[in-house]
Amino acid sequence: MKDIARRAGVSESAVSFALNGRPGVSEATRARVRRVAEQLGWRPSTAARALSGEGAATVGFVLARPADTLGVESFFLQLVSGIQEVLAERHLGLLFQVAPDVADECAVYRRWWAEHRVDGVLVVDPRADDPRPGLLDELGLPAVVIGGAPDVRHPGLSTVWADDAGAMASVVDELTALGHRRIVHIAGLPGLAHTRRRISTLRAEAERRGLTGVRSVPTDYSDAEGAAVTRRVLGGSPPPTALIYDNDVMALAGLAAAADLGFRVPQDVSLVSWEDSALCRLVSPRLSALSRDSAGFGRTAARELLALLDGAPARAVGVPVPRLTGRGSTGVARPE
Amino acid sequence: MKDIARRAGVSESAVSFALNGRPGVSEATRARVRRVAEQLGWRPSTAARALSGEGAATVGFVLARPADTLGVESFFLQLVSGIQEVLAERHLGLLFQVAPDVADECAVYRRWWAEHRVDGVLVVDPRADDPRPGLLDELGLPAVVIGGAPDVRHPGLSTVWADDAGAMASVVDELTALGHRRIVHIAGLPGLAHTRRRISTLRAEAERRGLTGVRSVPTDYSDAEGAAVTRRVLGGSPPPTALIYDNDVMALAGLAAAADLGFRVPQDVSLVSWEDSALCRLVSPRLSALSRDSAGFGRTAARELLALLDGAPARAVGVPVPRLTGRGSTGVARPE
DNA sequence: TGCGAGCGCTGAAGCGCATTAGTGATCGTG
DNA sequence: CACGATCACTAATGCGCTTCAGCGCTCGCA
Repeated sequence: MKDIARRAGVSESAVSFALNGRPGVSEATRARVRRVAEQLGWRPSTAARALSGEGAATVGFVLARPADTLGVESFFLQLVSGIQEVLAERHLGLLFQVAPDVADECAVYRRWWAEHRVDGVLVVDPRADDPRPGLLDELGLPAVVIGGAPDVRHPGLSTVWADDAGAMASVVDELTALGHRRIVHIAGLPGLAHTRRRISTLRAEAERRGLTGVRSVPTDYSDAEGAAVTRRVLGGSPPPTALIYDNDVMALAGLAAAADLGFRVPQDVSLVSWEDSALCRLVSPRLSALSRDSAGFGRTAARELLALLDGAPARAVGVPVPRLTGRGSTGVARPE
Repeated sequence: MKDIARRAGVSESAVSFALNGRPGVSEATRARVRRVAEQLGWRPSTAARALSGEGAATVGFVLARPADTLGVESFFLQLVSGIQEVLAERHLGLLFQVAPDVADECAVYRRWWAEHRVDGVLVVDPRADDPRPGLLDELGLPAVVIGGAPDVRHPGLSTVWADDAGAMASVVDELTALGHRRIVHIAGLPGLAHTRRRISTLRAEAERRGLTGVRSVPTDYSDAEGAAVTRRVLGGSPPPTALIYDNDVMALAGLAAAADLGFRVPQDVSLVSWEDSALCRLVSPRLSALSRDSAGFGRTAARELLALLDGAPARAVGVPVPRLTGRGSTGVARPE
């Protein structure tokens, strides 16, 4: 900036005014300064900016998953890609961190806050009794919870959420319309909020319809558990005629397990994956799956965070209900 | 820090010395200052640190891929997870960015450099005629190229590389031992350096053995192209008896395509995936695949970057040659 | 006993930017 | 024509930290 000031023949402060669009300099000077700055390839030092109270121009994102289950889901990279798309418009950086569990994640937030490293954070995988909203509220760190239900206890946090309940209800609708009455939901981690929402909605829908052979079995999202649970429930008597998997990897594992047991898909059993991806289209039969716009989800979340940083009040916004893309793995229930 | 100084009854400079392990204060004072700092939960402001010449305590990572092919590979999240493991030891942050292409990636590096946002970067997917090493050399930004061959033209950059040539040779060894003589390599993006290494090694191995029905077909890594190329080459006459896919997604797509055409695996055609993942174990038959330690790759790269930041000279280090895990998709070639 | 060396510490400057108070010139108005 | 108001700009201060140049003190040694 000193260089720019010298070359443009003005003071440093004038340069600051000019480049930040603040009043206090003539349009002619502003243009001249801008030109010189461009010539010199000047970019403000984020460190200096941050130090003089402008914030770190950075947003934080922590993924708390055990390392070995990290790669299996395409969801997160898509989400991050959507987030970036929005952040890039303002030249905000994304500080990314993987942590082994939520306790460590909280430690990361504390550290980032103490170090003034981020202006806000995006929180994923909200769970029951989640310590994170309380912590972030306490620290006063602007945050958007991705995938949580609106949380009345922490009005400082925004929420971007998908209507899992509505989606589950529509899946049950479709399956019962096909004649299915015994449905098993191979769920994800029981601690996650959306897992709970799906489980309780399924139970409610079953009660409403008087279905008794309907239940949820929580897992750790891994292919191993997906296959194991599939084998167990299909070995029961009578076996379910439809299975709903909380992610694509388990659905694939379940498909293989069903085939091993001699179940034909979809003649003997229908399969639904609660996550669409290339995988679902790569196996035979192709898997019917709930499609959602993960990148769009990320964009929405990022926009909410920007709004929060601009001083807008926190709020909860919904994203479109995921829709079931029917493929080859769902069909009419076999008559008893 | 002012608070700490006051409470400990010393000057700010003494606090700085004490907390940074620098000489100039007695051990007693140092301990006292440390205690007070801990009580207050003090953490240095990265902005201030960066401003006074200590660097940004941040490392950059850009992923230049079109958004839609982002999620398909588990490799990157695993890699990042390994990187973080090492960076976390020093409390270094990871600034993550996805970019549509290499030109944009270069722009990101320039911006980061101008803004003093990062101390160094990790570069993935090196390609032929890559502008990035030159740029980073010119900017003087410490960098580690992940997956590149050692680059003599840019001695300022470190390289962490896997021996694709050796791996390809060993795969060809195994396949020819099974009697395969017509092998098609469904390769990845032709611009990537490791794709070229694999292609040229395959050609050399074929020549060495006098095999004429061996070739590589570059693709964009997508399931669509993987399936299309599989259909095309299996429709040829005589068709190949073994296919090598440069990633797991294409291998899966190829498996489905082969089944569609009535080819049995492995009786009619053997399949090898150059990327192991849960997917390879989820299909039937299970895919034989080259396993590598992606997280370990990331750890090695991160350690090289730390060394570079500590002033060590750049160097090239190799990671273990990926090994072929034989599963159900490879078998003896069908006698003609 | 006197002097230099070294120790433990303090004060001040500076990193690059934003901001506030202040300055001189120009303008409009009575 | 004189006055306050406005405009275009400058000088100075501070953000939180590191660092460098002292500064007084004690200690060892001649």
